[in-house]
Amino acid sequence: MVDESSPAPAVAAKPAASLHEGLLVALRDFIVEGNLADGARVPERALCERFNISRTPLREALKVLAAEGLIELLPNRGARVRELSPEDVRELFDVMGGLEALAGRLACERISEAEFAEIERMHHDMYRFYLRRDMHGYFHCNQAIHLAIVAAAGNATLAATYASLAGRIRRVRYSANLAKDRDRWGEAMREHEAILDALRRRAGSELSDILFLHLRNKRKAAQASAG
Amino acid sequence: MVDESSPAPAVAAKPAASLHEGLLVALRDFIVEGNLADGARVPERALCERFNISRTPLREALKVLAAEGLIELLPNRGARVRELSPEDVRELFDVMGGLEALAGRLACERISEAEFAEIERMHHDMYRFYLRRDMHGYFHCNQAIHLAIVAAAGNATLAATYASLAGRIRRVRYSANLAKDRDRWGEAMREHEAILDALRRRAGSELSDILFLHLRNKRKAAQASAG
DNA sequence: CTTCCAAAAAATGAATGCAAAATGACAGAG
DNA sequence: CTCTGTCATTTTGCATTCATTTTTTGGAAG
Repeated sequence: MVDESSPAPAVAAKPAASLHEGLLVALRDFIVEGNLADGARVPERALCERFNISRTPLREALKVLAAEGLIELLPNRGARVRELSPEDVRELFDVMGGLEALAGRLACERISEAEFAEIERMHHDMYRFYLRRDMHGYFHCNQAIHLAIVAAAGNATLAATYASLAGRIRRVRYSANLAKDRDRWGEAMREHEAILDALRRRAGSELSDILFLHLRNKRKAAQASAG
Repeated sequence: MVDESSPAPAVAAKPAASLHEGLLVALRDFIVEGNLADGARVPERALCERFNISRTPLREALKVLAAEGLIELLPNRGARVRELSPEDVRELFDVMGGLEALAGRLACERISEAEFAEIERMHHDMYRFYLRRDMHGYFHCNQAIHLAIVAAAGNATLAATYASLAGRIRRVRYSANLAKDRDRWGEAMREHEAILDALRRRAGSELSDILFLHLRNKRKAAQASAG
């Protein structure tokens, strides 16, 4: 009879996935990856066959996904893939900006030199992609940097919240593609320079502002290209 | 046969609660209000009788509550009320601080004079409670102000995220009671003066800093009194 | 008296069955 | 030809049932 409160390492990661958790992940990916159209009904029966399970665990997973905001449950009318209105997208971008601003602030408080060096390295990689006009590589690097800042904040609750919102907005990510807006690309690169500079100086409040505005500008670019 | 996409007012509020949503709210309150001890097992069977439902809807609600972070699901070992470690509390306070910082920033962008006047009024009320040393009234007013700022941000996603975290931390709220720390009380009051001042000047970035630090100080006070 | 093992008892996770509501089709009236 | 009211089919929501795992209890050995 071991005491459970002290040795519990604050739910480290996901060592042992319960059977139904696998289904949840699979279903989440299935929806996030766009296998279902926006606003489409989520066919219970078809998904049961698709994943070889009965309706009970599927419906449980659906409830969780609804709580996460990925789908919406209409009483007696089943589940629908949640459509993101332009207003929703605006809200999501702002909240992600707020969370990144927080992450930057916290990261300044506790980031190690090694972690910073790693982010700096990624930044230089990204700059090379920028010079080469390699959009794909740039995009990948960009995301890695933002994620690294969130990770450097050392706050699992923040990371989880951030990940949840990121999942919700992923379906609309295409519109954030700035391939057609070369000016924005250069601006974003300059903003990232400022981010790295503030992080180097551990200027939390300043970095917080920069990150929020960075996301704001990203949102504006996305809105301009999409709307 | 009306078209559902255009006239849908973005899920107005909660006009008709689906049957099982009522259960979810009831169960959430039941747990948040502390009817179950920290870390205690959630007795499925007992709750079924308590709410007069079968296990299926209860388990669905449990899954949602687990996604919200209120309880945790151990594979084949049922649900437990999630214990908040000091680390969890630290994280939650910081994330709430980040969200309030964001709320303040957004509020500065879009708050109306009427909304500001309302917050100002609440602030003066709170000051009166402070002068009278009316802890209960002060506390109530304080919370209303913070909620009003979040509301003034005009971001439903932010409000929902904030509410979710607030629910998770509510069980540990007692420790934030600053009754024994008169110095902190005065400091908090001064911080609120600064909050109102920055909001009046629509100084978003500044208000953002103040709000985050306000929550930080609140956390420190809570930690000092609790630990 | 303590410790360890085994079997019973309980609880969890998942599947199936059933009643109610919604969706769609079809026929008749205007 | 269009609109409307009724009926059959599908689907949802919940209860019940079944299999597997865990927990507890009882007893025997050390």
